[in-house]
Amino acid sequence: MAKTNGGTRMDGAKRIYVADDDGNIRQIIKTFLESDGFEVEDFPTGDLLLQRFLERECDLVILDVMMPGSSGFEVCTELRKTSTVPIIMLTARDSETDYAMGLGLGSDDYITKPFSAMSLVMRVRAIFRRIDFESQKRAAPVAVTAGGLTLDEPARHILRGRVPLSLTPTEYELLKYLMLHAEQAVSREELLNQVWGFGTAVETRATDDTVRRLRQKLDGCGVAIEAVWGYGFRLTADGGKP
Amino acid sequence: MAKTNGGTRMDGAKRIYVADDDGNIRQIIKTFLESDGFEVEDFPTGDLLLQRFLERECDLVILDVMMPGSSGFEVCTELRKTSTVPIIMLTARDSETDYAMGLGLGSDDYITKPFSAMSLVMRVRAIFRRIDFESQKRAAPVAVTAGGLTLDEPARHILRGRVPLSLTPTEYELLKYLMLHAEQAVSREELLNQVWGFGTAVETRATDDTVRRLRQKLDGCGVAIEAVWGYGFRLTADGGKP
DNA sequence: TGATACTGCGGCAGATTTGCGTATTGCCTG
DNA sequence: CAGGCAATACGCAAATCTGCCGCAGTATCA
Repeated sequence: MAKTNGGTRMDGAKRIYVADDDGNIRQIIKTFLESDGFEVEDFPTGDLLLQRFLERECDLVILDVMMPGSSGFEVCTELRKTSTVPIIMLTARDSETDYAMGLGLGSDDYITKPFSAMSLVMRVRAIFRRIDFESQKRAAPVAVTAGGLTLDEPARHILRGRVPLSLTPTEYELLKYLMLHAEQAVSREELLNQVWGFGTAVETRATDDTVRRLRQKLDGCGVAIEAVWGYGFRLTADGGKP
Repeated sequence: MAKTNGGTRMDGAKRIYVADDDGNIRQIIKTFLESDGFEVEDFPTGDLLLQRFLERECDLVILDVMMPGSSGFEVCTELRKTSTVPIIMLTARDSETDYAMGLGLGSDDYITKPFSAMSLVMRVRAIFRRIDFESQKRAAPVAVTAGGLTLDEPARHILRGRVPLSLTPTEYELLKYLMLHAEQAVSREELLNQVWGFGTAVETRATDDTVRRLRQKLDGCGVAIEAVWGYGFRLTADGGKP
Protein backbone atom coordinates (compact mmCIF):
# COMPACT_ATOMS: atom_id res chain seq x y z
CA MET A 1 0.00 0.00 0.00
CA ALA A 2 2.92 2.23 -0.69
CA LYS A 3 1.11 4.03 -3.41
CA THR A 4 -1.95 6.15 -3.26
CA ASN A 5 -3.63 6.70 -6.55
CA GLY A 6 -3.43 10.41 -6.20
CA GLY A 7 -6.91 10.43 -4.78
CA THR A 8 -9.72 8.55 -6.36
CA ARG A 9 -8.84 6.02 -8.97
CA MET A 10 -12.10 6.17 -10.82
CA ASP A 11 -12.06 5.95 -14.54
CA GLY A 12 -15.09 8.15 -14.82
CA ALA A 13 -13.53 10.93 -12.77
CA LYS A 14 -13.19 14.26 -14.53
CA ARG A 15 -9.65 15.50 -14.95
CA ILE A 16 -8.92 19.12 -14.13
CA TYR A 17 -5.77 21.14 -14.77
CA VAL A 18 -4.99 24.11 -12.54
CA ALA A 19 -2.38 26.80 -13.22
CA ASP A 20 -1.49 29.38 -10.61
CA ASP A 21 1.89 30.72 -9.57
CA ASP A 22 0.88 30.73 -5.92
CA GLY A 23 1.62 27.27 -4.57
CA ASN A 24 -0.72 27.71 -1.61
CA ILE A 25 -3.67 28.54 -3.78
CA ARG A 26 -2.85 25.65 -6.06
CA GLN A 27 -2.76 23.32 -3.11
CA ILE A 28 -6.04 24.53 -1.70
CA ILE A 29 -7.83 24.28 -5.01
CA LYS A 30 -6.38 20.87 -5.62
CA THR A 31 -7.35 19.58 -2.22
CA PHE A 32 -10.92 20.77 -2.46
CA LEU A 33 -11.47 19.52 -5.96
CA GLU A 34 -9.96 16.16 -5.18
CA SER A 35 -12.09 15.77 -2.11
CA ASP A 36 -15.01 16.35 -4.42
CA GLY A 37 -13.94 13.43 -6.54
CA PHE A 38 -12.06 15.16 -9.31
CA GLU A 39 -8.65 14.21 -10.58
CA VAL A 40 -6.39 17.25 -10.44
CA GLU A 41 -3.02 18.16 -11.87
CA ASP A 42 -1.55 21.53 -11.00
CA PHE A 43 1.07 23.68 -12.70
CA PRO A 44 3.02 26.74 -11.57
CA THR A 45 2.69 28.39 -14.97
CA GLY A 46 0.19 28.51 -17.78
CA ASP A 47 2.82 27.42 -20.25
CA LEU A 48 3.39 24.17 -18.44
CA LEU A 49 -0.34 23.57 -18.31
CA LEU A 50 -0.63 24.24 -22.00
CA GLN A 51 2.21 21.89 -22.74
CA ARG A 52 0.62 19.17 -20.66
CA PHE A 53 -2.76 19.78 -22.28
CA LEU A 54 -1.31 19.29 -25.72
CA GLU A 55 0.00 15.86 -24.80
CA ARG A 56 -3.09 14.95 -22.82
CA GLU A 57 -6.40 16.76 -22.80
CA CYS A 58 -8.45 17.24 -19.68
CA ASP A 59 -12.07 18.00 -18.90
CA LEU A 60 -11.69 21.47 -17.42
CA VAL A 61 -9.00 24.11 -17.01
CA ILE A 62 -8.59 26.66 -14.23
CA LEU A 63 -6.28 29.54 -15.09
CA ASP A 64 -4.90 32.31 -12.99
CA VAL A 65 -4.67 35.48 -15.06
CA MET A 66 -1.39 36.77 -13.74
CA MET A 67 1.40 34.26 -14.00
CA PRO A 68 5.04 34.28 -15.01
CA GLY A 69 5.38 33.60 -18.71
CA SER A 70 2.16 33.62 -20.68
CA SER A 71 -0.78 35.22 -18.92
CA GLY A 72 -3.99 33.37 -18.34
CA PHE A 73 -5.52 35.29 -21.21
CA GLU A 74 -2.84 34.13 -23.59
CA VAL A 75 -3.13 30.54 -22.50
CA CYS A 76 -6.90 30.78 -22.83
CA THR A 77 -6.59 32.04 -26.37
CA GLU A 78 -4.11 29.33 -27.18
CA LEU A 79 -6.33 26.61 -25.78
CA ARG A 80 -9.30 27.89 -27.72
CA LYS A 81 -7.42 27.46 -30.97
CA THR A 82 -7.65 23.73 -30.69
CA SER A 83 -10.13 22.92 -27.98
CA THR A 84 -13.52 23.69 -26.51
CA VAL A 85 -12.51 22.55 -23.05
CA PRO A 86 -14.29 24.56 -20.33
CA ILE A 87 -12.08 27.26 -18.84
CA ILE A 88 -12.41 29.12 -15.55
CA MET A 89 -10.30 32.25 -15.10
CA LEU A 90 -9.06 33.49 -11.75
CA THR A 91 -8.01 37.06 -11.18
CA ALA A 92 -7.13 39.37 -8.35
CA ARG A 93 -8.53 42.35 -10.12
CA ASP A 94 -12.19 42.93 -10.61
CA SER A 95 -12.22 45.43 -13.39
CA GLU A 96 -14.95 45.19 -15.92
CA THR A 97 -12.35 45.25 -18.64
CA ASP A 98 -10.70 42.12 -17.35
CA TYR A 99 -14.06 40.58 -16.96
CA ALA A 100 -15.15 41.25 -20.49
CA MET A 101 -11.77 40.23 -21.80
CA GLY A 102 -11.81 36.92 -20.00
CA LEU A 103 -15.24 35.88 -21.11
CA GLY A 104 -14.67 37.43 -24.49
CA LEU A 105 -11.63 35.28 -25.11
CA GLY A 106 -13.70 32.19 -24.65
CA SER A 107 -13.53 31.30 -20.99
CA ASP A 108 -16.63 29.87 -19.39
CA ASP A 109 -16.45 31.57 -16.06
CA TYR A 110 -14.50 34.22 -14.29
CA ILE A 111 -13.85 34.32 -10.57
CA THR A 112 -12.17 37.12 -8.67
CA LYS A 113 -9.81 36.55 -5.77
CA PRO A 114 -10.26 36.18 -2.98
CA PHE A 115 -12.77 33.44 -3.47
CA SER A 116 -13.87 30.60 -1.26
CA ALA A 117 -12.71 27.20 -2.34
CA MET A 118 -16.27 26.02 -1.95
CA SER A 119 -17.59 28.52 -4.43
CA LEU A 120 -15.01 27.39 -6.94
CA VAL A 121 -16.09 23.81 -6.49
CA MET A 122 -19.68 24.90 -7.02
CA ARG A 123 -18.77 26.69 -10.24
CA VAL A 124 -16.93 23.65 -11.48
CA ARG A 125 -19.90 21.48 -10.68
CA ALA A 126 -22.25 23.90 -12.42
CA ILE A 127 -20.23 23.72 -15.61
CA PHE A 128 -20.12 19.95 -15.62
CA ARG A 129 -23.82 19.83 -14.88
CA ARG A 130 -24.53 22.08 -17.82
CA ILE A 131 -22.47 19.83 -20.05
CA ASP A 132 -24.28 16.77 -18.83
CA PHE A 133 -27.62 18.47 -19.38
CA GLU A 134 -26.67 19.15 -22.95
CA SER A 135 -25.47 15.64 -23.63
CA GLN A 136 -28.68 14.35 -22.14
CA LYS A 137 -30.78 16.61 -24.28
CA ARG A 138 -29.89 14.95 -27.56
CA ALA A 139 -33.27 14.56 -29.15
CA ALA A 140 -36.30 13.29 -27.34
CA PRO A 141 -37.80 10.76 -29.66
CA VAL A 142 -41.24 9.58 -28.68
CA ALA A 143 -40.36 5.95 -29.14
CA VAL A 144 -36.94 4.39 -28.99
CA THR A 145 -36.36 0.71 -29.47
CA ALA A 146 -33.41 -1.42 -28.56
CA GLY A 147 -33.47 -5.11 -29.14
CA GLY A 148 -36.92 -6.31 -28.14
CA LEU A 149 -37.59 -3.27 -25.98
CA THR A 150 -39.60 -0.19 -26.80
CA LEU A 151 -39.49 3.01 -24.83
CA ASP A 152 -42.86 4.72 -24.54
CA GLU A 153 -41.81 7.96 -22.94
CA PRO A 154 -45.22 9.64 -22.65
CA ALA A 155 -46.74 6.59 -21.06
CA ARG A 156 -43.66 6.12 -18.93
CA HIS A 157 -43.59 2.53 -20.02
CA ILE A 158 -40.94 0.28 -21.42
CA LEU A 159 -42.50 -2.46 -23.47
CA ARG A 160 -41.15 -5.94 -23.81
CA GLY A 161 -42.67 -6.70 -27.15
CA ARG A 162 -46.17 -5.59 -26.38
CA VAL A 163 -46.22 -6.02 -22.64
CA PRO A 164 -45.04 -3.21 -20.40
CA LEU A 165 -42.32 -4.15 -17.94
CA SER A 166 -43.04 -3.57 -14.30
CA LEU A 167 -40.32 -1.14 -13.33
CA THR A 168 -39.69 1.00 -10.29
CA PRO A 169 -38.95 4.70 -10.85
CA THR A 170 -35.20 4.32 -10.54
CA GLU A 171 -35.18 1.26 -12.74
CA TYR A 172 -37.23 3.06 -15.36
CA GLU A 173 -34.94 6.08 -15.44
CA LEU A 174 -31.84 3.98 -15.57
CA LEU A 175 -33.07 1.71 -18.33
CA LYS A 176 -34.37 4.69 -20.25
CA TYR A 177 -30.97 6.31 -20.11
CA LEU A 178 -29.29 3.13 -21.25
CA MET A 179 -31.75 2.77 -24.12
CA LEU A 180 -31.09 6.33 -25.22
CA HIS A 181 -27.43 5.41 -25.25
CA ALA A 182 -27.71 1.89 -26.56
CA GLU A 183 -24.46 0.22 -27.56
CA GLN A 184 -22.52 2.92 -25.78
CA ALA A 185 -20.44 2.43 -22.70
CA VAL A 186 -21.87 4.48 -19.84
CA SER A 187 -19.79 5.12 -16.76
CA ARG A 188 -21.20 4.72 -13.30
CA GLU A 189 -20.50 8.39 -12.70
CA GLU A 190 -22.58 9.34 -15.68
CA LEU A 191 -25.45 7.17 -14.56
CA LEU A 192 -25.31 8.65 -11.11
CA ASN A 193 -25.44 12.16 -12.49
CA GLN A 194 -28.15 11.53 -15.03
CA VAL A 195 -30.40 9.19 -13.13
CA TRP A 196 -29.92 10.07 -9.51
CA GLY A 197 -29.17 13.75 -10.01
CA PHE A 198 -26.18 15.77 -9.01
CA GLY A 199 -26.25 16.77 -5.41
CA THR A 200 -27.21 13.27 -4.35
CA ALA A 201 -24.74 11.61 -2.08
CA VAL A 202 -24.93 8.03 -3.19
CA GLU A 203 -22.27 5.45 -3.61
CA THR A 204 -21.54 4.50 -7.18
CA ARG A 205 -22.31 0.98 -6.13
CA ALA A 206 -25.98 1.89 -6.06
CA THR A 207 -25.95 1.64 -9.82
CA ASP A 208 -24.86 -1.96 -9.53
CA ASP A 209 -27.89 -2.79 -7.46
CA THR A 210 -30.33 -1.21 -9.83
CA VAL A 211 -28.63 -2.83 -12.77
CA ARG A 212 -28.82 -6.15 -11.01
CA ARG A 213 -32.54 -5.80 -10.38
CA LEU A 214 -33.01 -4.66 -13.93
CA ARG A 215 -31.20 -7.65 -15.33
CA GLN A 216 -33.61 -10.00 -13.66
CA LYS A 217 -36.56 -8.26 -15.27
CA LEU A 218 -34.83 -8.08 -18.62
CA ASP A 219 -34.14 -11.77 -18.83
CA GLY A 220 -34.78 -12.91 -22.39
CA CYS A 221 -35.72 -9.54 -23.79
CA GLY A 222 -33.21 -9.58 -26.59
CA VAL A 223 -31.07 -7.07 -24.77
CA ALA A 224 -28.45 -7.34 -22.10
CA ILE A 225 -26.78 -4.91 -19.76
CA GLU A 226 -23.21 -5.97 -19.89
CA ALA A 227 -20.52 -4.76 -17.55
CA VAL A 228 -17.68 -2.70 -18.92
CA TRP A 229 -14.94 -3.74 -16.58
CA GLY A 230 -13.54 -0.90 -14.55
CA TYR A 231 -15.92 1.58 -16.11
CA GLY A 232 -19.63 1.00 -16.12
CA PHE A 233 -22.26 -0.67 -18.26
CA ARG A 234 -23.47 -0.98 -21.79
CA LEU A 235 -26.84 -1.96 -23.18
CA THR A 236 -26.50 -4.29 -26.12
CA ALA A 237 -28.85 -6.22 -28.31
CA ASP A 238 -28.02 -9.84 -27.89
CA GLY A 239 -29.48 -11.84 -30.74
CA GLY A 240 -31.56 -13.56 -28.10
CA LYS A 241 -29.72 -16.42 -26.57
CA PRO A 242 -31.65 -18.66 -24.28
CA MET B 1 -14.57 32.54 -37.76
CA ALA B 2 -16.36 29.89 -35.88
CA LYS B 3 -16.04 31.80 -32.68
CA THR B 4 -18.23 34.85 -32.37
CA ASN B 5 -21.88 34.08 -32.38
CA GLY B 6 -22.99 35.31 -29.03
CA GLY B 7 -26.68 35.33 -29.59
CA THR B 8 -27.42 36.57 -33.03
CA ARG B 9 -28.58 33.78 -35.21
CA MET B 10 -30.28 33.65 -38.51
CA ASP B 11 -32.70 30.98 -37.43
CA GLY B 12 -34.38 32.99 -34.70
CA ALA B 13 -32.85 34.73 -31.73
CA LYS B 14 -32.47 33.00 -28.39
CA ARG B 15 -35.38 33.77 -26.10
CA ILE B 16 -34.62 34.89 -22.57
CA TYR B 17 -37.02 35.34 -19.66
CA VAL B 18 -36.14 37.78 -16.90
CA ALA B 19 -37.83 38.04 -13.52
CA ASP B 20 -37.06 40.89 -11.14
CA ASP B 21 -39.38 43.01 -9.03
CA ASP B 22 -37.38 46.12 -9.77
CA GLY B 23 -38.71 47.59 -12.98
CA ASN B 24 -35.58 49.61 -13.61
CA ILE B 25 -33.31 46.64 -13.43
CA ARG B 26 -35.65 44.67 -15.65
CA GLN B 27 -35.56 47.44 -18.19
CA ILE B 28 -31.81 47.76 -18.17
CA ILE B 29 -31.26 44.03 -18.50
CA LYS B 30 -33.82 43.83 -21.25
CA THR B 31 -32.33 46.71 -23.19
CA PHE B 32 -28.81 45.36 -23.06
CA LEU B 33 -29.75 41.83 -23.95
CA GLU B 34 -31.94 42.96 -26.80
CA SER B 35 -29.24 45.19 -28.17
CA ASP B 36 -27.09 42.08 -28.18
CA GLY B 37 -29.58 40.32 -30.36
CA PHE B 38 -31.57 38.34 -27.83
CA GLU B 39 -35.33 38.20 -27.58
CA VAL B 40 -36.38 39.12 -24.07
CA GLU B 41 -39.57 38.87 -22.04
CA ASP B 42 -39.60 40.28 -18.54
CA PHE B 43 -41.77 39.56 -15.53
CA PRO B 44 -42.23 41.34 -12.20
CA THR B 45 -42.43 38.05 -10.30
CA GLY B 46 -40.99 34.59 -10.57
CA ASP B 47 -44.44 33.06 -10.53
CA LEU B 48 -45.42 34.89 -13.69
CA LEU B 49 -42.22 33.80 -15.34
CA LEU B 50 -42.82 30.22 -14.34
CA GLN B 51 -46.36 30.35 -15.66
CA ARG B 52 -45.15 31.73 -18.95
CA PHE B 53 -42.40 29.15 -19.13
CA LEU B 54 -44.85 26.32 -18.76
CA GLU B 55 -46.83 27.53 -21.75
CA ARG B 56 -43.75 28.37 -23.76
CA GLU B 57 -40.19 27.41 -22.97
CA CYS B 58 -37.28 29.74 -23.53
CA ASP B 59 -33.54 29.34 -23.97
CA LEU B 60 -32.37 30.96 -20.76
CA VAL B 61 -33.83 32.28 -17.51
CA ILE B 62 -32.59 35.12 -15.31
CA LEU B 63 -34.02 35.12 -11.80
CA ASP B 64 -33.76 37.62 -9.03
CA VAL B 65 -33.59 35.81 -5.72
CA MET B 66 -35.74 38.16 -3.70
CA MET B 67 -39.11 38.73 -5.24
CA PRO B 68 -42.69 38.95 -4.05
CA GLY B 69 -44.32 35.55 -4.13
CA SER B 70 -42.00 32.62 -4.79
CA SER B 71 -38.31 33.38 -4.33
CA GLY B 72 -35.82 32.85 -7.08
CA PHE B 73 -34.69 29.68 -5.35
CA GLU B 74 -38.19 28.27 -5.38
CA VAL B 75 -38.71 29.12 -9.02
CA CYS B 76 -35.34 27.58 -9.83
CA THR B 77 -36.28 24.38 -8.09
CA GLU B 78 -39.60 24.33 -9.87
CA LEU B 79 -38.03 24.88 -13.27
CA ARG B 80 -35.50 22.12 -12.68
CA LYS B 81 -38.28 19.65 -12.11
CA THR B 82 -39.18 19.73 -15.75
CA SER B 83 -36.41 21.48 -17.59
CA THR B 84 -32.69 21.82 -18.03
CA VAL B 85 -32.95 25.40 -19.26
CA PRO B 86 -29.91 27.46 -18.23
CA ILE B 87 -30.62 29.64 -15.19
CA ILE B 88 -28.76 32.70 -13.92
CA MET B 89 -29.55 33.88 -10.40
CA LEU B 90 -29.28 37.47 -9.28
CA THR B 91 -28.91 38.44 -5.66
CA ALA B 92 -28.15 41.45 -3.58
CA ARG B 93 -26.40 39.43 -0.95
CA ASP B 94 -23.11 37.73 -1.43
CA SER B 95 -23.13 35.17 1.30
CA GLU B 96 -21.52 31.88 0.61
CA THR B 97 -24.64 30.15 1.77
CA ASP B 98 -26.73 31.83 -0.87
CA TYR B 99 -24.07 31.06 -3.36
CA ALA B 100 -23.95 27.40 -2.61
CA MET B 101 -27.68 27.21 -2.43
CA GLY B 102 -28.17 28.82 -5.80
CA LEU B 103 -25.71 26.65 -7.66
CA GLY B 104 -26.74 23.69 -5.58
CA LEU B 105 -30.33 23.99 -6.68
CA GLY B 106 -29.29 23.69 -10.26
CA SER B 107 -28.68 27.19 -11.51
CA ASP B 108 -25.84 27.73 -13.96
CA ASP B 109 -24.53 30.99 -12.70
CA TYR B 110 -24.91 33.35 -9.83
CA ILE B 111 -24.35 37.10 -10.01
CA THR B 112 -24.41 39.52 -7.11
CA LYS B 113 -25.86 42.99 -7.35
CA PRO B 114 -24.76 45.49 -8.15
CA PHE B 115 -23.49 44.16 -11.44
CA SER B 116 -22.76 45.81 -14.72
CA ALA B 117 -25.18 45.06 -17.49
CA MET B 118 -22.23 44.26 -19.69
CA SER B 119 -20.97 41.54 -17.40
CA LEU B 120 -24.41 39.99 -17.40
CA VAL B 121 -24.42 39.95 -21.17
CA MET B 122 -21.01 38.32 -21.12
CA ARG B 123 -22.22 35.62 -18.78
CA VAL B 124 -25.19 34.95 -20.98
CA ARG B 125 -22.97 34.71 -24.01
CA ALA B 126 -20.60 32.38 -22.17
CA ILE B 127 -23.43 30.01 -21.37
CA PHE B 128 -24.72 29.95 -24.92
CA ARG B 129 -21.23 29.47 -26.21
CA ARG B 130 -20.75 26.49 -23.94
CA ILE B 131 -23.99 25.01 -25.23
CA ASP B 132 -22.91 25.57 -28.82
CA PHE B 133 -19.61 23.89 -28.10
CA GLU B 134 -21.33 20.87 -26.71
CA SER B 135 -23.79 20.50 -29.54
CA GLN B 136 -20.91 20.87 -31.96
CA LYS B 137 -18.96 18.19 -30.24
CA ARG B 138 -21.86 15.82 -30.46
CA ALA B 139 -22.03 16.22 -34.21
CA ALA B 140 -18.47 15.06 -34.69
CA PRO B 141 -18.29 11.29 -34.70
CA VAL B 142 -14.88 9.80 -34.23
CA ALA B 143 -13.87 6.56 -35.89
CA VAL B 144 -10.20 5.89 -36.11
CA THR B 145 -8.93 2.84 -37.92
CA ALA B 146 -5.50 1.34 -38.12
CA GLY B 147 -4.82 -1.78 -40.09
CA GLY B 148 -7.70 -4.12 -39.39
CA LEU B 149 -8.67 -2.36 -36.20
CA THR B 150 -11.42 0.18 -35.61
CA LEU B 151 -11.72 2.35 -32.55
CA ASP B 152 -15.28 2.83 -31.36
CA GLU B 153 -14.78 5.39 -28.64
CA PRO B 154 -18.41 5.81 -27.46
CA ALA B 155 -18.90 2.09 -27.12
CA ARG B 156 -15.45 1.76 -25.58
CA HIS B 157 -14.75 -1.00 -28.04
CA ILE B 158 -11.91 -1.74 -30.38
CA LEU B 159 -13.16 -3.85 -33.23
CA ARG B 160 -11.15 -6.48 -35.00
CA GLY B 161 -13.01 -6.33 -38.25
CA ARG B 162 -16.49 -6.50 -36.84
CA VAL B 163 -15.86 -8.31 -33.60
CA PRO B 164 -14.95 -6.32 -30.51
CA LEU B 165 -11.73 -7.32 -28.82
CA SER B 166 -11.97 -8.27 -25.20
CA LEU B 167 -9.69 -5.76 -23.54
CA THR B 168 -9.05 -4.77 -19.97
CA PRO B 169 -9.20 -1.06 -19.08
CA THR B 170 -5.45 -0.58 -19.24
CA GLU B 171 -5.15 -2.51 -22.46
CA TYR B 172 -7.95 -0.47 -24.00
CA GLU B 173 -6.40 2.85 -23.07
CA LEU B 174 -2.98 1.80 -24.22
CA LEU B 175 -4.11 0.44 -27.56
CA LYS B 176 -6.30 3.47 -28.09
CA TYR B 177 -3.34 5.73 -27.58
CA LEU B 178 -1.22 3.71 -29.96
CA MET B 179 -3.97 3.79 -32.58
CA LEU B 180 -4.23 7.54 -32.27
CA HIS B 181 -0.51 7.66 -32.88
CA ALA B 182 -0.23 4.88 -35.41
CA GLU B 183 3.08 4.53 -37.19
CA GLN B 184 4.67 6.81 -34.63
CA ALA B 185 7.25 5.79 -32.11
CA VAL B 186 5.90 6.25 -28.59
CA SER B 187 8.23 6.24 -25.61
CA ARG B 188 7.48 4.28 -22.48
CA GLU B 189 7.50 7.50 -20.51
CA GLU B 190 4.87 8.94 -22.76
CA LEU B 191 2.70 5.87 -22.41
CA LEU B 192 3.04 6.00 -18.67
CA ASN B 193 1.88 9.60 -18.59
CA GLN B 194 -0.95 9.14 -21.02
CA VAL B 195 -2.35 5.83 -19.96
CA TRP B 196 -1.44 5.47 -16.35
CA GLY B 197 -1.72 9.15 -15.50
CA PHE B 198 0.70 11.77 -14.43
CA GLY B 199 1.89 11.03 -10.97
CA THR B 200 1.45 7.29 -10.87
CA ALA B 201 4.23 5.35 -9.25
CA VAL B 202 4.79 2.37 -11.47
CA GLU B 203 7.86 1.06 -13.16
CA THR B 204 8.16 1.75 -16.85
CA ARG B 205 8.26 -1.97 -17.33
CA ALA B 206 4.58 -2.07 -16.61
CA THR B 207 4.06 -0.91 -20.17
CA ASP B 208 5.94 -3.96 -21.40
CA ASP B 209 3.51 -6.23 -19.63
CA THR B 210 0.46 -4.58 -21.08
CA VAL B 211 2.03 -4.54 -24.52
CA ARG B 212 2.82 -8.20 -24.19
CA ARG B 213 -0.76 -9.06 -23.27
CA LEU B 214 -1.99 -6.86 -26.04
CA ARG B 215 0.18 -8.61 -28.60
CA GLN B 216 -1.41 -11.92 -27.82
CA LYS B 217 -4.88 -10.53 -28.40
CA LEU B 218 -3.80 -8.71 -31.53
CA ASP B 219 -2.38 -11.79 -33.19
CA GLY B 220 -3.34 -11.69 -36.84
CA CYS B 221 -5.19 -8.39 -36.77
CA GLY B 222 -3.18 -6.77 -39.52
CA VAL B 223 -1.34 -4.64 -37.02
CA ALA B 224 1.66 -5.19 -34.82
CA ILE B 225 3.15 -3.42 -31.86
CA GLU B 226 6.83 -3.46 -32.59
CA ALA B 227 9.54 -2.47 -30.20
CA VAL B 228 11.59 0.62 -30.78
CA TRP B 229 14.84 -0.43 -29.25
CA GLY B 230 15.87 1.60 -26.25
CA TYR B 231 12.81 3.83 -26.55
CA GLY B 232 9.35 2.37 -26.63
CA PHE B 233 6.86 0.99 -29.11
CA ARG B 234 5.18 1.68 -32.41
CA LEU B 235 1.93 0.45 -33.84
CA THR B 236 2.31 -0.52 -37.47
CA ALA B 237 0.09 -2.07 -40.08
CA ASP B 238 1.68 -5.30 -41.16
CA GLY B 239 0.21 -6.46 -44.44
CA GLY B 240 -1.07 -9.45 -42.55
CA LYS B 241 1.29 -12.31 -42.30
CA PRO B 242 -0.07 -15.70 -41.43
C1' DT C 1 -52.20 3.83 10.44
C1' DG C 2 -50.44 -0.46 8.85
C1' DA C 3 -48.85 -3.16 4.99
C1' DT C 4 -45.96 -3.06 0.91
C1' DA C 5 -42.63 -1.57 -2.15
C1' DC C 6 -38.28 0.80 -2.99
C1' DT C 7 -33.57 1.81 -2.30
C1' DG C 8 -29.07 2.13 -0.74
C1' DC C 9 -25.41 0.03 2.05
C1' DG C 10 -22.31 -3.28 4.21
C1' DG C 11 -20.48 -7.62 3.62
C1' DC C 12 -18.91 -11.64 0.82
C1' DA C 13 -17.04 -14.81 -2.54
C1' DG C 14 -15.48 -15.44 -6.97
C1' DA C 15 -13.30 -13.65 -11.06
C1' DT C 16 -10.09 -10.37 -13.24
C1' DT C 17 -6.57 -7.40 -13.62
C1' DT C 18 -1.92 -5.97 -13.15
C1' DG C 19 2.71 -4.73 -11.55
C1' DC C 20 6.84 -6.94 -10.27
C1' DG C 21 10.53 -10.57 -9.39
C1' DT C 22 13.11 -13.52 -12.05
C1' DA C 23 14.78 -16.13 -15.95
C1' DT C 24 15.60 -16.27 -20.92
C1' DT C 25 16.31 -14.51 -25.47
C1' DG C 26 17.80 -10.96 -28.63
C1' DC C 27 20.18 -6.81 -30.43
C1' DC C 28 23.96 -3.49 -30.45
C1' DT C 29 28.79 -2.24 -29.79
C1' DG C 30 33.59 -2.56 -29.28
C1' DC D 1 32.76 -12.85 -31.28
C1' DA D 2 31.91 -11.72 -26.52
C1' DG D 3 29.89 -8.62 -23.12
C1' DG D 4 26.15 -6.05 -21.72
C1' DC D 5 22.01 -3.85 -21.77
C1' DA D 6 17.16 -4.23 -23.50
C1' DA D 7 13.16 -6.72 -24.53
C1' DT D 8 10.26 -10.88 -23.61
C1' DA D 9 8.33 -14.57 -21.18
C1' DC D 10 6.23 -16.58 -16.93
C1' DG D 11 3.96 -17.01 -12.78
C1' DC D 12 2.37 -15.04 -8.71
C1' DA D 13 0.04 -12.49 -5.26
C1' DA D 14 -2.03 -8.28 -3.98
C1' DA D 15 -5.47 -5.16 -5.37
C1' DT D 16 -9.81 -4.36 -7.79
C1' DC D 17 -14.09 -5.17 -9.59
C1' DT D 18 -18.68 -7.47 -9.95
C1' DG D 19 -22.63 -9.68 -8.78
C1' DC D 20 -25.52 -11.02 -5.01
C1' DC D 21 -27.77 -11.23 -0.42
C1' DG D 22 -29.96 -9.63 3.40
C1' DC D 23 -31.32 -5.81 5.99
C1' DA D 24 -33.08 -1.55 7.48
C1' DG D 25 -34.76 3.19 6.77
C1' DT D 26 -38.08 5.67 3.93
C1' DA D 27 -41.61 6.48 0.88
C1' DT D 28 -45.96 4.95 -1.02
C1' DC D 29 -50.50 3.46 -0.89
C1' DA D 30 -54.62 1.40 0.64
